[in-house]
Amino acid sequence: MAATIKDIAKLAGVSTATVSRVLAHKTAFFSAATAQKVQAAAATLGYQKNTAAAELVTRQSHVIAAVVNSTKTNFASQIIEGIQAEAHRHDLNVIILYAGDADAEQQRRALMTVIERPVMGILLLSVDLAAENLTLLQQSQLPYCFLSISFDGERLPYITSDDWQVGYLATQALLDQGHRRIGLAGVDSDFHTGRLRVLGYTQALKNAGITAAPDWIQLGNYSYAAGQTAMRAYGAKTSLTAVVGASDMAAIGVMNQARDLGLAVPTDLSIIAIDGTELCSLVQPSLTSVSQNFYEMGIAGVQQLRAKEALPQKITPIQLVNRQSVRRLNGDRK
Amino acid sequence: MAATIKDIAKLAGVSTATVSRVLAHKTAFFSAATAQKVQAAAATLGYQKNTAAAELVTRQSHVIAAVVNSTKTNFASQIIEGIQAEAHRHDLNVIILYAGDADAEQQRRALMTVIERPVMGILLLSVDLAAENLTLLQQSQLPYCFLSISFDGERLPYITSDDWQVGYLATQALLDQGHRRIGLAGVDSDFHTGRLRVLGYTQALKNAGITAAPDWIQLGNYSYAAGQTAMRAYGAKTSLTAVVGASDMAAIGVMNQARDLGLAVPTDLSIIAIDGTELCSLVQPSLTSVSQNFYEMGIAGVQQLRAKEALPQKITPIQLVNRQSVRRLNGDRK
DNA sequence: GCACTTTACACAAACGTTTACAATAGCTTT
DNA sequence: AAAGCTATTGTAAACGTTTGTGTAAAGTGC
Repeated sequence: MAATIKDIAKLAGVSTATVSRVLAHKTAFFSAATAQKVQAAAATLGYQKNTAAAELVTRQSHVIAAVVNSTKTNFASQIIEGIQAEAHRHDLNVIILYAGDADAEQQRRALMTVIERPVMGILLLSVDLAAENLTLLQQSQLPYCFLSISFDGERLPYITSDDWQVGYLATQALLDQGHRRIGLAGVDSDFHTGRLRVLGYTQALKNAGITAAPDWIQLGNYSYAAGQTAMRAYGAKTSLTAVVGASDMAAIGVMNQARDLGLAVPTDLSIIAIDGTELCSLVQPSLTSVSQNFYEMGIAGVQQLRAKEALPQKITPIQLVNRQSVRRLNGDRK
Repeated sequence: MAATIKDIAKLAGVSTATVSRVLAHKTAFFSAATAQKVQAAAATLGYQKNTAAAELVTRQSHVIAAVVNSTKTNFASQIIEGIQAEAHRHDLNVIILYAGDADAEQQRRALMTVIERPVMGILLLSVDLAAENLTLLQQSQLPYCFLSISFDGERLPYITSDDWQVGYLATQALLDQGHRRIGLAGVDSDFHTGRLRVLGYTQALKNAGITAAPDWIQLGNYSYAAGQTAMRAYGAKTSLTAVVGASDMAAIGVMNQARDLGLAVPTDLSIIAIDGTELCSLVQPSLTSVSQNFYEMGIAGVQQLRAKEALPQKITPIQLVNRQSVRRLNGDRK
């Protein structure tokens, strides 16, 4: 139905080879006159290139696939904007795939969709790949890089913040404001990221001569619900004066639950969030945060894919952003 | 580098035709014995199918492209989940493309990425296509459907809520609670969607014998900032007792700005949001909303693409969800 | 006017699949 | 035992491109 270069060739009275060269702007391969004819023919036929066919013969693709896990937290869009920006600079296209939350089967489908087609590389945003799917990915021989997630033993390529620093910096910020009883809410301890944040948190406290009571750390999956649950566990008469939320969502969960328990933020309880997405400034009071540089992660991810030699890991900077959810503690409360 | 069916054919000692048939499970075309051999060969070679090549000859694709505009508001993920669910039911894959906000060039790139490749159809989520890009889309001959956006004159296929009803229902809900001075904040009047909402709003007031003062309607682009700006325009001593936010984001903008102006929600000002995404329950007080059924839009969109005969438009239901941001007005305030 | 280079184009193979058609072998019928 | 099936497999064309090689015509230098 749709016009092909064959149709153009016929209409312009040249060979398909010439058409291809003209359309690809391979100058010094054709005269201005034929270029004219070809362009005209293409225009009247409403020609649309079939890039898939072209990629088949050139054996190279210009599309980057970004695989995201369904957004329990919401930083993905910032990473994607970074990816888009850098991709555009190098004339690459970006397609995005949803891989669901923890459903290995859905992950597999997303992965297959891109592996079976020509893509130049795969970026995985905070997706914790099931073992069999990781094998799939590696078998595909395609360049790939994990973003905003880290791994312990295996030497997988990833780009993320220094999660130990994240935990440390958040905790230290609260210590600096005079807090000494500090919780950590909604963090996950099954994966490397969460474990590192806990370690950073613990170390900061230790440096200040404080030992975290076991119930100060409430585990969870970084979600809003996890934050709520954690705060419910702390209770209305908690001895804590501050809480580190494992993510923006978790911090909001903590904050809303605290309010429901009759605790005002930051008067009765200070909160600091980890991530620093736009959500932090949407809520009231706005949330002080340890902000990750998601945009740069996206950029670095694309660069990683383009690089011949993969240097396997990279750390992006973090930054404390002061907003309204942390109160300076002068004397002792309680 | 990667193994092809040719390699499998050689290893298994059969023709590529047979390999293809075995791998495609075209039963009754081969014996169990050869199937065995082929499968084994495929496994040892780590064969990955090149679907692009297959799609080239079969001239049909199993992927649906969803084009989203960068998320100023955030309902896209719900629509996408609907798309995914329905697509999965029919063995279709989904890829997502970012088309930016209002940058025609970025739109074009996103569109081209999919038009030039084999896709079975295109879903456009709330993207307001530049005229030249619409032409591009239509030239491609691909099935397409707009979601969560409507058009006036042109007969384009779209699926969305009844925007007049949305405006009407939100306003009526406030009238039912005794409000009579009601603003509309952050709505856009350049496009059909916004105009319809304004009309519904105006009609509801009119039915109650109220004429909206010109400054009750504050135009904007549905964003958080638009909500803030609107509220700033109303001012601290506004005579309004309630405001309809044009989107969840806009409503939050109104609410936070109101608080900054010293107005408590809902005590001093009631707010109702349009969209009803999860954001509504994240903020405090949670936002009463006219909720759209985004998930169903996604489902309907996929069905539309699959349908032979396109019935061009479809309306999905809406629903009032009561939360905490609307106060019942008994006597008159002011 | 010869040898040589350049310019401008066409031919045809290749990319990795699917599938219509042909071909072979073994059975069944008669 | 000839004819006709059926089951299984192979051959080769096709999808829409790109690109190496070939070649005729035109231009250049002597």
